[in-house]
Amino acid sequence: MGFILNKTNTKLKNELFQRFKEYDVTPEQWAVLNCLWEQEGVTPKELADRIFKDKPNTNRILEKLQMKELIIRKLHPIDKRAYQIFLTERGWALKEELIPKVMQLLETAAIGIEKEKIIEMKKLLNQIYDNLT
Amino acid sequence: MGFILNKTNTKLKNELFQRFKEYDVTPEQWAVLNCLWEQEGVTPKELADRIFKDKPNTNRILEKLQMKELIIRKLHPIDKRAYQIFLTERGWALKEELIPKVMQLLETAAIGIEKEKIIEMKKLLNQIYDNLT
DNA sequence: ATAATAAAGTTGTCAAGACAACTAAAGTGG
DNA sequence: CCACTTTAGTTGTCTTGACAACTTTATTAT
Repeated sequence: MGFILNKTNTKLKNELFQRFKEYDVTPEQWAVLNCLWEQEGVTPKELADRIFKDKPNTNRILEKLQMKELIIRKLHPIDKRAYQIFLTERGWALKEELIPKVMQLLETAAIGIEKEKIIEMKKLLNQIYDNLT
Repeated sequence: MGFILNKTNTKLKNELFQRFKEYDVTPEQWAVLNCLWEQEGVTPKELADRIFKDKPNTNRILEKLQMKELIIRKLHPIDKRAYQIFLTERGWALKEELIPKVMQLLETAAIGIEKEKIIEMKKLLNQIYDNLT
């Protein structure tokens, strides 16, 4: 079970990586961008919680996004420890490019599978996640 | 979808890592051991195919297993390029210890989920994998 | 108000995954 | 038989994930 899960996850992630290659964005970086497209100005800590990664990892992903000038950090107006993350113009521009790529991949992945099955599987995966918490 | 898949996979792998900690074995190292418990004497290349990883990764996992003296490499009797991997006594001994740990974890993960659902999910995951090939 | 505690972010380490480049041996063709 | 190609294994680089340790700032309790 865990084996198949890992196998499929790795494959899917890698496929996404390939399709994002021309934009120089990794799946993990995309996950962060995805959060920011929904809401800018959140802190790294907040982002870490949303993408289910720890602070060091999130931090390093943010570093890379910053190097690529897709995001900028601004000092938090109240909390001097914290930052607020904002998208640059290029960061916003990627939205229109990357989202279709993801959709396309998910469609390919789901060929021959009914929609309800996918929804069912998501539920199961979430339940497994919760069982492990 | 990919997000939930990744989230759950990471969690499961990490839980397994925790439970294996006292034996100093990682989930990936376990995957290799698992293959070897079924059949000894295979080559690194063969192992790589079975665990769905590439040669460099498999090689490095084997290095670590060798350092821990769980496996040994023997020169292949025919092909001078290749090796055959065998388990040491300690490698065999781990089988009885690790497998119950895995079973226990999978049971925990599957709490409140019918068996057929799990089987169904495995099928779907495999189908998704094949769709991406 | 000050001391203790908690939280945000940073840095370092180790294991892993993908990929490119390499060596050496095996197989294949002319 | 010899050149070409393929294959097994190795090494190096980059990104990620988990974890521990640390600094700086907030919060809390006394």
